Amino acid sequence: MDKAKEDILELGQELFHPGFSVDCVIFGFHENQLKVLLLKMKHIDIWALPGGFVLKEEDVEDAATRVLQSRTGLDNIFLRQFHLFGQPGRSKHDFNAELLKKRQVPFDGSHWFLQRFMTLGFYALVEYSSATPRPDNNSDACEWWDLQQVPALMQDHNQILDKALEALRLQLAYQPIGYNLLAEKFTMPELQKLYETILGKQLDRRNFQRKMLTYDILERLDERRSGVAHKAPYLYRFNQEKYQQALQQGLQGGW
Amino acid sequence: MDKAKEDILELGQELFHPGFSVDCVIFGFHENQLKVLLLKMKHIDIWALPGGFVLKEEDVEDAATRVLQSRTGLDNIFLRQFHLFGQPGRSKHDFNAELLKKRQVPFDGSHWFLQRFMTLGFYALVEYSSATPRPDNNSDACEWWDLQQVPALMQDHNQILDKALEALRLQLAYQPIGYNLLAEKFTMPELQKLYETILGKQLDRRNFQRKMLTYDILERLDERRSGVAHKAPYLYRFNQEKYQQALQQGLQGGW
DNA sequence: TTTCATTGCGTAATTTGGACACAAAGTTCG
DNA sequence: CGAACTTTGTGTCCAAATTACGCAATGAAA
Repeated sequence: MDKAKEDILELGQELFHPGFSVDCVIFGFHENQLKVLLLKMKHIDIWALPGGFVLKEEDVEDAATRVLQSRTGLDNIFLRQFHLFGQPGRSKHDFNAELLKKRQVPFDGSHWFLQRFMTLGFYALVEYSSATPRPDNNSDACEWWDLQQVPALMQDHNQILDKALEALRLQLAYQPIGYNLLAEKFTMPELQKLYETILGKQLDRRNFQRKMLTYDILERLDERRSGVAHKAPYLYRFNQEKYQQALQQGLQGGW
Repeated sequence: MDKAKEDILELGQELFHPGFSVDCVIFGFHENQLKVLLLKMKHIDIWALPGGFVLKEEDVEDAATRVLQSRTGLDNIFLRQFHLFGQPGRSKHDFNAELLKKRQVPFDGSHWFLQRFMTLGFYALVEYSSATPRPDNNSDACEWWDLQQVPALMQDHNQILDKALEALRLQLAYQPIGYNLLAEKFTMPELQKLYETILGKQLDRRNFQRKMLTYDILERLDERRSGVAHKAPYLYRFNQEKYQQALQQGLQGGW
């Protein structure tokens, strides 16, 4: 995928599964804030979700993994599809024609990039500090944005982002979250802040700890986080085996 | 969509969004059994999920609605997409070529029907007794099957069915279910049987009633179901307003 | 050394959930 | 026609989970 932009826009017809794309909502967590990785599109200066096309013989999940890897430099990312956005009007013909013009790609009305596109939305959870944001061929910037400060995005990407957050909140209710967003070692307050940020509400410190510990997926280490201007909190890490088990079995369920 | 089969298979290239289909897992409930609506494919005598293609300027959800309407005769069906199946190997080239041959459709290697297909899975909840199963152009039978007795299906349709059931169980944990599967008036034991069937396990009669009533989405009527060989149970119906509200807000959630 | 914010640990009150008892209702059987 | 049988309506008891706090301990900063 290191072809020049023109190659891709010209050869897309032959390379990609037609009328289909993937878009990734990449979540990170830093300084008690939930972040999203966004791209600034060339020429049009609009921010957008990282996305891409699916190669003719490529698994859809692999395509999303490829996008993720190339935007963050990370492998083994937690990734989950959450919704297909398939309204006919979501990809704007005129907008894309304008873009081709600005990119000086020769085209006519039947150009593959101008046809209707559906997009499959994925959300990904990554460890903020180990990711290395990298723009792609269509963008000249790749940066983390605070969830609260995300600007108006290209096409229906704001809607996709909203739906991703909704899916993430739903996951929180029946599966553990954190292994993919936090460093290997973390404190209980850090984990709590993560939950509070995703849920958008405050939780009681003591009850949070108790509930989290009953899930039996955490290991308390003998270390503490030092250098803080108060009592040093213990460090924890996830028990990998039990964490994976909880991911599969679910945490509770209601019935 | 009342063209002859040949028309569709020959004109597909022009009519449909390329390389993309929808498949519907249509659930019904009858005689305390969860049922699925299946089609018997012509010529090959294999059962399959009802599905179809998406018209070039059609919303994906509308395409699924169209499939549902034409298989059951029903409008206003509860319908929800749950997963995109996008492995390259899922649509078998040789299998489809064989099918074209049997249908006596003239084709070469570039025929649209032979390309790779992704499919978006939907599940639907319908009231068994008001649905009228109807085969489509590709099938010579359309019947309800007990979930436990579903045979080996075409392509990856068994996998799609499994995933649909999983999605349905998940929905049960955070949203009410029943309005779409039961008649307007129903008894508490009937509702309970529905839940038990979906979950695949027995529930305590008295605790079930208490929990269900606390959701505050049911209205008890002054009528009873008569003609049964025991005490006549009360009839209930869903309070439409509160039911919709519960659908949107979720029932509990864990956090 | 005192102050201050925060952590670790704990307790009481309340709510929810699971297991079960019993009387009432309606058909069926003797 | 009444006894037997099955199932429903309602309620209780107890354990587990959830919520709302209290308080001493810790470690940097004042």
